[in-house]
Amino acid sequence: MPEQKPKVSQRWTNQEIAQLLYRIADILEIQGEIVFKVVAYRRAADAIEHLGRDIRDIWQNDPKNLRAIQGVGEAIADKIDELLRTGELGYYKKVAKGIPPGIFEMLTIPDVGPKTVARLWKELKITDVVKLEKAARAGKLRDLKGFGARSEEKILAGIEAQRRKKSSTRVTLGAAYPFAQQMVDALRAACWSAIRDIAPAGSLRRMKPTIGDLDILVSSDSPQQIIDAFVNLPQVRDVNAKGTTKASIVAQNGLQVDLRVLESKHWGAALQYFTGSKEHNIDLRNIALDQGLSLSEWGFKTVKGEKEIFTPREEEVYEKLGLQWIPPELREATSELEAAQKKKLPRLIELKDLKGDLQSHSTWSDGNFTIEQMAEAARARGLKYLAVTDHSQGLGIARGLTPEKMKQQWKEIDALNQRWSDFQVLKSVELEIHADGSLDLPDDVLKELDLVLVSTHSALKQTRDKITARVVKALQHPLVDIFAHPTGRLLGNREETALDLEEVFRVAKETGTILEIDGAPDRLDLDDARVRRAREVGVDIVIDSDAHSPDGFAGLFFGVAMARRGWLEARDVLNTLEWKEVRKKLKRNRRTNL
DNA sequence: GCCGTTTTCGGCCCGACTGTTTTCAGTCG
Repeated sequence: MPEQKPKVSQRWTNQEIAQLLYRIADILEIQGEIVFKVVAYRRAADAIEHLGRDIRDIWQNDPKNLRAIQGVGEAIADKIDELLRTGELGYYKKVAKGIPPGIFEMLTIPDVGPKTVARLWKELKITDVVKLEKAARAGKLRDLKGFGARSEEKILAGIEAQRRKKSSTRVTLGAAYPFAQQMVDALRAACWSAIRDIAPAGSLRRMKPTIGDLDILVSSDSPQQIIDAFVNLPQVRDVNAKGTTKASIVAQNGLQVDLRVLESKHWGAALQYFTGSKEHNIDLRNIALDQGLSLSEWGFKTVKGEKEIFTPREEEVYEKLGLQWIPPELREATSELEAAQKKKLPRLIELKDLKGDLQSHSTWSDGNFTIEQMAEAARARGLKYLAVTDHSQGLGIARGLTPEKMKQQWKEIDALNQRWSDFQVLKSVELEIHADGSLDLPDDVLKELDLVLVSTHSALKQTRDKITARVVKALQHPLVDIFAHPTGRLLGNREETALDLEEVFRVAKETGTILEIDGAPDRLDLDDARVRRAREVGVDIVIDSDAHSPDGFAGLFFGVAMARRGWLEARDVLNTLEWKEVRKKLKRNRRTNL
């Protein structure tokens, strides 16, 4: 959580501004401000968090420009303006004054909300989690009106749950997706005759890069049988809750899995509801209300007549409201409902559209399989070309290749390419961009390659100006074709670099450099918002697996998921084309000089 | 605090669950 930053010169990132607005919302809520004001701050924070571009590019020294952001009006725009101009926010200082800092952690305890926190603080002088735990154990909370022994137990359990949650982090989509499939298969095997429909919902179905917990939905006429089978699956470590229509468990791998069982007639509305996102659902319910319908997870009701309308299929929920069915990946309340109203949703790219993969690694650098093994695996997946992009010499840790080694590798590739008429291995490299923006191999080597990827693996803590200048310099090089995993993030392990992506998009467009969606499960880089922005700017995009083994080609599936979340169609992605078509589009083949 | 082919004022998503209520507030998803 951001304490206000001391120095005026310090930049506030989108994320930090969003955190500050969330923090203000919490404070206002504790102070008993009207909920709509609180919600307004949260909406603005959410919009800024998912903007996909630096808020400064929108701001440009004029608070009025900020109002283009959905949920940001005059008052919040002025506050952001003050923050960006001066580095401080007087309003925050004012409202935060006298609020004990431990209060905010108390809010994160399940079942402890702003009203409870305010009363604990005002009436019992409890201002942090440690004091709260002590008071609950001592049985002091029951002195409060409306609190009993059960409330104390609940709070203690909440503190415990919060500690557990803290020690476990979110799981990557790449890990959660196969696990979800495994759970679905196991449950189906355990009670196949009782299950009508079964599907994972929630953020997994929306293909978010990381997953907090897993929601599984089942339709059945015998819910108890499903619940019983579920809590007894071998994957289950602990059972949190078990009722007649839902159960919650913690799996052996630490992931929480919630199961809900319902009747078939509710399937469509329930699947829609539990897929989310929350914001998408709120917008959808507003559209329903405009049409005199009230929508819930059970189906529609007419607002006046109380007539119920069931939607056994999810498509019917959207159809009923005059909307196109919206692919789950788009359900993030980023204008998909307007597009669905106008029947102008994109025809999203699919895995089968990809004809080749432009980043992979072999035993020549840090891969574990030979070029031959990797090529055969790619071919078996239906691909027609594969770029071998072993690291260049500067990345010693990955056994990077010298020019001499590369020439040996090319002989191997030439020999392999004799083998197939329907498949081609491309000579390439994942080339280090040095800290000063110079490249790790000489031009005469780069010229011999089919294509060149560049990326950064060192000096990732450079300042925004420095790393941006470094990358821009590399992108301007006429023999650089693709900028791989642009932000350098490793999910759960390493934050993005400070790179100015808006500038990178601009230069990429100008120079004809392609940007990559790296589908490796711990990268997923670019992410959805950036992908969408890159296409808006008109930058060419490829989806690569960054595979280091045959299994690694699964990265293409997750890369496609990011592209879908970024609204891309097949025609927006270069490697949906045959290699000879891709080749024509590479900057090295468009220019005659050099 | 935001927002508007019904509004510059008067609205702002819906339902379930829990614990403590004798009719409901708070929290969550």
